[in-house]
Amino acid sequence: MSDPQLVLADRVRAALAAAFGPSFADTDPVIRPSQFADLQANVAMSLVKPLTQERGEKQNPRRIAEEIVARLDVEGLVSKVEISGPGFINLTLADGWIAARAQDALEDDRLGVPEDENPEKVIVEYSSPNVAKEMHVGHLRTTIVGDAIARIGEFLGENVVRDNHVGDWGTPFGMLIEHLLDIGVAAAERDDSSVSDLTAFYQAARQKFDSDPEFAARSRTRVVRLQAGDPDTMRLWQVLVDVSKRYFNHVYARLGVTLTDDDIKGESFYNDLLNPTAQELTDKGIAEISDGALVVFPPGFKGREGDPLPVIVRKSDGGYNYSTTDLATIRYRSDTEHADRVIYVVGAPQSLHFQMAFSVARMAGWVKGGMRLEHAEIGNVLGTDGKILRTRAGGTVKLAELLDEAVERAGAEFDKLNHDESFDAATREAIVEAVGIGAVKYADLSVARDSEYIFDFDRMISFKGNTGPYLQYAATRIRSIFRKAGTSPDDAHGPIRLEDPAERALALHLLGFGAAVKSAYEAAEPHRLATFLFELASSYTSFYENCPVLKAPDEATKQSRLALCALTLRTLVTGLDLLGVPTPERM
RNA sequence: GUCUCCGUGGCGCAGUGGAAAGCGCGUCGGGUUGCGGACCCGAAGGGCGCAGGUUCGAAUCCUGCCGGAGACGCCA
Repeated sequence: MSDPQLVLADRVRAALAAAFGPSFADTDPVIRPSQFADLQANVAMSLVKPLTQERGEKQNPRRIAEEIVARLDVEGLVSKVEISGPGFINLTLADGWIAARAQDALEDDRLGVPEDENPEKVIVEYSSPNVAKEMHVGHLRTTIVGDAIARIGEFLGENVVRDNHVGDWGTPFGMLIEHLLDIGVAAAERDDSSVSDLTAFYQAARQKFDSDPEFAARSRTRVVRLQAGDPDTMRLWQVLVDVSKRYFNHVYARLGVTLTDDDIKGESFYNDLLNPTAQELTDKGIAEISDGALVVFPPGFKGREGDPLPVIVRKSDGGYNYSTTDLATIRYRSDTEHADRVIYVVGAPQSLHFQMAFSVARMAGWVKGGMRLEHAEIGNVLGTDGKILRTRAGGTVKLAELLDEAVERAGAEFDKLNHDESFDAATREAIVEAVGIGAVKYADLSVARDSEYIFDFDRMISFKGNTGPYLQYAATRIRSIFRKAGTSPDDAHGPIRLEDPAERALALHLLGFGAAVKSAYEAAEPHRLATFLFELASSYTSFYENCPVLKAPDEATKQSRLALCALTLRTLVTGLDLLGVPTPERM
């Protein structure tokens, strides 16, 4: 184990048990980084009350801290222990221990981060675009954040199932299929622009539906035939799905998102499970008829007039809706997939919907054992005016166009820079693509996923500050050192020695990688990892300024510094990869 | 109306119980032509929407209020 916080937590807990008895072995020792030392244990103050009660006389927190320190075994691990203030225990790690752990990480393919010994099966539902609709900025965040969560979970050894809950079913397909028939199936199969321009296709269908009663009637009939599985209708439906899949995959490839066709389990997948789901809710006496619809009233949810709020399982016309699908999905993930954890990476506005759906699932007994259902809420993307991001014309911003602009702007910034080499057109294009896409992704991943965030090209494509390009640059600059040294990072073995404070600070920071990854996974918050990487880059910069590598005073120092460079590089590249951000070799 | 989320230096954001609230951008003043200046050092600037409360300790928890966003049966 190389994470200082965890190692010290174990030692302090042992000291607590030794000093106050075994019942204190599970107390949280509250170990955290501090400005007064590397780490601080803040448990003494909170023990005043329980110990006073146990011992029958008023306890003093500083005295308690002394008792803990007296039993604390940190030989070789901590070089200095100090009690200050009301009872803070300040811990300074031994340089030798830090160096040894950094050395361990350097020699380890996994950078000292262990895999979970008891992997959990986690389903990450994300992206979830709609068939026959263009992907827009709203999908950007759910796709990127979800992908990062999946990658991070996988790195930690969890059994990750990616689940793209594509909107490929329901009422709109009546009008879409009828419109497809009107313009001709052949055109779609040729991937004709009349279909591949999905926004135009959808809007045309919508407009006819709203203005042409005959078309609307046909559409409704078509929905019924679709849900009944009529073969001809299914074939037409499949045409639409296929066109959309090609389009999704194109976007995913460009974004570097790991989703494939195998990860698609759209709403249609659950069609056959809707009846049994409704039936089970009825059989269990949970669902009831209200205003002609089959509904469940989960306790604690109130509507506009303070009346109970229902989850509609079956509409009064007999049709099913998205609530039914989501319930069927939970049931399936529990009974058939045996998931331990399901993370729904979906927009924050659907919060109430998920709370109610989860609640109904619990009533039905579908949430078994320790199964966790989590809505990882995604905040809206705003324009620089603070309102929902729109085009100048007021329409939704298409993802493809947004990415084009990002890459174009990245190119302009790139050309302004002072490169120490020239690039041919193809190389430049590849770098600029990585920078532009990386900038957009990192901008999204570096803020808390549930906060709304302002989409600002100028900010995200900047090469300074907490941006993707800054981190990419930090990595290429390290690579440049190895090129100049004529060696590879893989050949850097140290040994690592820590003499300069900047070396020590960098090494200590590197040891926090595992904790950052784990915390990002536990909370399903990739920005925690992003923050770690940015701080690592800052720490490296300080090292870079203070500690010459190639012109190090002696050979041993040079080897040590090359090793620190190598470990930093691998940590940055691995971390950025977990976020799905590419790192070009040069830029 | 009810519920949820949010309100942190000029701007954009971290921090969700521990000492004096951090970071980036921007501003001002220095330095540095470097192992890629896409840099470094320093300064000004907030006491965390407001008012109470809990706690040894609150930006973090609770209550109320103000302001913003969103959601609130048969769309997803």
